Amino acid sequence: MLVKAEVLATPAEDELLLLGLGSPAPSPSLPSSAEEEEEEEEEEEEELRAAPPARPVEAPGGRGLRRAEGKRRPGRSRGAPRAARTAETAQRIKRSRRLKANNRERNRMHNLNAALDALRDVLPTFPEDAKLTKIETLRFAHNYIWALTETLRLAGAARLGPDGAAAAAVPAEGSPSPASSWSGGAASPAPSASPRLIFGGDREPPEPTAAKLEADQEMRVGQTPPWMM
DNA sequence: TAGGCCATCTGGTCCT
DNA sequence: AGGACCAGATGGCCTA
Repeated sequence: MLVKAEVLATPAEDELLLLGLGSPAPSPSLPSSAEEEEEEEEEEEEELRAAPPARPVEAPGGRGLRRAEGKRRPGRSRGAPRAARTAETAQRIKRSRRLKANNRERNRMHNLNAALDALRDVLPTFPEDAKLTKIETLRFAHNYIWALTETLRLAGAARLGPDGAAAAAVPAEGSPSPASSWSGGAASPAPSASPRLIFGGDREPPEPTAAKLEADQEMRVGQTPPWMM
């Protein structure tokens, strides 16, 4: 949804680029990576086929005789020597695997970004269409969850009276806030830096929901919480 | 123009 | 062996 169009280079484009640069013998038809791999496997097979002695085709005349005992297939003599060709083939296979890995990595990152977009969708922002950066999204989500949790806890405590006997369903006082686990052990989110810090950046916060007001209250101290770093 | 953010490539490591 | 995951490097785009 929010994935930038220009970033979505197709594998074919990718290979076009890379084949042009990396491959010693760029194919004119620009195969997909699967096709390219197939082609490489074919090439490997061809290498193997070339290995056994050539068919002793007897050609008329003396020159034919010579070819009959010859070690080399006539049409195959062009091009690089065998060792070089083998190295080239290895290179091409390596290259092909790299391209496939690149594709997978790209897809993986796209999935990650899609998940991040989904997360953005459920986070309140102001203005509505403001796009949080990745780090802002993660920090805000973390804080938002923590604030909602606290809200639930306080609401539960209020409903149950001072002894608060039944806060079982919600985190008990002193239970690690999301922040503490997030930050790798730092104590609960520090009471308030400026509200915008909740969003991990210099953007204005969204509308002050109950949860956010809660969070603001918790964050009322003058230092930047470690989990914001 | 410097700095922030991002997408992509790449090689290494771990897992199945 | 092949795929997933990760972190570093690189280059493009955008904004103050």
